[in-house]
Amino acid sequence: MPSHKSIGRLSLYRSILNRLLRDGVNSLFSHELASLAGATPSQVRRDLMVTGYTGSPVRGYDVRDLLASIGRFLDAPESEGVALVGVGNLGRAIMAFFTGRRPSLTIQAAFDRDPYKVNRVIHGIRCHPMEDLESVLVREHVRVAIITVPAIEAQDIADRLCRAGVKGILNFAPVRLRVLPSVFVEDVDVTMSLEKVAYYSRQGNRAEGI
Amino acid sequence: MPSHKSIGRLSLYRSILNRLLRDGVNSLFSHELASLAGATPSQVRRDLMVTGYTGSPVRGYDVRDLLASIGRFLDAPESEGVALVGVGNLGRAIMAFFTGRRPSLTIQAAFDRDPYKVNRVIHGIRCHPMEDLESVLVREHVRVAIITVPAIEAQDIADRLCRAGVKGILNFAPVRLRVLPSVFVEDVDVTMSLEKVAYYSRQGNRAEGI
DNA sequence: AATAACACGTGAAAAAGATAACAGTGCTAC
DNA sequence: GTAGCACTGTTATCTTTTTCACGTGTTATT
Ligand SMILES: NC(=O)c1ccc[n+]([C@@H]2O[C@H](COP(=O)([O-])OP(=O)(O)OC[C@H]3O[C@@H](n4cnc5c(N)ncnc54)[C@H](O)[C@@H]3O)[C@@H](O)[C@H]2O)c1
Ligand SMILES: NC(=O)c1ccc[n+]([C@@H]2O[C@H](COP(=O)([O-])OP(=O)(O)OC[C@H]3O[C@@H](n4cnc5c(N)ncnc54)[C@H](O)[C@@H]3O)[C@@H](O)[C@H]2O)c1
Repeated sequence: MPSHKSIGRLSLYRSILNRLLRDGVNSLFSHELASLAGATPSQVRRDLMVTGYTGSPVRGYDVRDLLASIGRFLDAPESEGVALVGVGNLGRAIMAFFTGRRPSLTIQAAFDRDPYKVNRVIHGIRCHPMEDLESVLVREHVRVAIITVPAIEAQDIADRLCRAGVKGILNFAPVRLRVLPSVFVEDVDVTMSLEKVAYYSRQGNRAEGI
Repeated sequence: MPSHKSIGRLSLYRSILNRLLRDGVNSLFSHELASLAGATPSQVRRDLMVTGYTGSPVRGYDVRDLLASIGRFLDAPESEGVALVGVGNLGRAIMAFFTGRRPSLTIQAAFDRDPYKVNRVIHGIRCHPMEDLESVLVREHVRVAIITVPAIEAQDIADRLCRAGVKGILNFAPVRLRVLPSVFVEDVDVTMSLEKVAYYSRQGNRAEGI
């Protein structure tokens, strides 16, 4: 049972390793990955333990094998669909960002209540009307959703998503969602992050870990 | 010296308190704030300790006073300007989001290298050419910046920002920036967050704290 | 008036997380 | 061939963060 931070770092390692692989790097040591990730070598080794992959003291970690191992650990057995609710400024930016990126995690359907957006295809993703939310999610077995609607609407949307079987929500609206304990919610609060940056920019303090 | 998490929660409390104030709530108890923030009452009380504000066991916390106290603790003495580099999909969404929001922390200048964006005013914010970066930042005493350029460009931008006197960076590009220890960097990694959600959605695990 | 109830602030205990330490291993170089 | 080296996996230690628990003061109630 690895910690939440550890899971986050594994995802970070993967993105670093993917870039290294594109650059022709075939193997590396824990201290090299640590340096790229802003972590310590021990931390890297400890994180990688949970994936079951074991490197060689001589050659270090094989980038390809390690990527595969992280993938087996982090990803669903088969590729997973994600729904996004709220095709506004932020929602569209995220849709643009994720198109043709990670094959194992793709935004499969978008939803909005604005009739000007409904039934359009935006960044390759079909925008459905809100009344189709439950049916589309159930039909496509969507278990992960992104909320980018205004804060006031977010709780209602979360309730509907949960009723439709969603088990994980990435929430950009600045409210804490109330959901069943079996549903995982991760909040991305940009205002909070910016205020934190402003605070520490004044304290002359070092950046925090990952 | 409060923890990083604690600073984040103070910002969250503030946003909750602001909303409560608009709804006509004048005072509350630690357990009420805790419940809204997804924290425990002890944690709330402990976090608030650092601001120096002390509530009454009878009436709880006065929302207005508490807001003022958090503000004194978190905010700069006078309102602070923020720069944003990379007026793309995400950059524009963030610019739209922050216009007319927090008076103490406003995006004052944007920068992009695309000539179609330069010298336009977007969401009320002037987009400057990259060659003016240093001069504008120094002139306007900007100490906090947001990076929303492609990953490959982010390190260069960070270097220039630091040279121009920036002390805190909110970084949306999926790379770890190398900066002097005196500069604070906060990363927002959407891919990582989404992968985390996907992972825990499969584990039937409870959401993490804040 | 005495007492129960309640929430605050805060020191102490517990839990979580990060770092350091160390034994084991295979290569290199004498 | 074997001493030295550089790395791994993993356990042990240390640090940070969260939770508990209790003394205090105030109001309501008997
Ligand atoms: N834009 C940003 O950079 C940014 C940053 C941080 C947080 N956020 C948060 O993300 C959310 C969206 O921000 P935005 O800037 O994209 O806002 P926006 O107004 O541009 O977009 C909101 C979208 O949600 C749709 N919507 C509203 N209510 C709905 C409902 N009940 N059902 C379905 N769709 C609905 C609207 O039609 C619109 O398309 C907000 O909660 C905001 O606070 C945005
Ligand atoms: N869009 C999202 O939802 C999203 C989510 C997470 C992370 N990100 C990250 O945010 C960054 C921006 O994403 P985006 O979707 O807005 O990309 P984008 O391509 O839409 O925007 C990038 C902008 O940066 C400008 N730019 C590029 N190089 C520059 C330079 N050297 N100097 C100044 N300006 C420069 C471009 O002209 C463009 O306007 C990327 O690093 C991306 O990985 C985006």
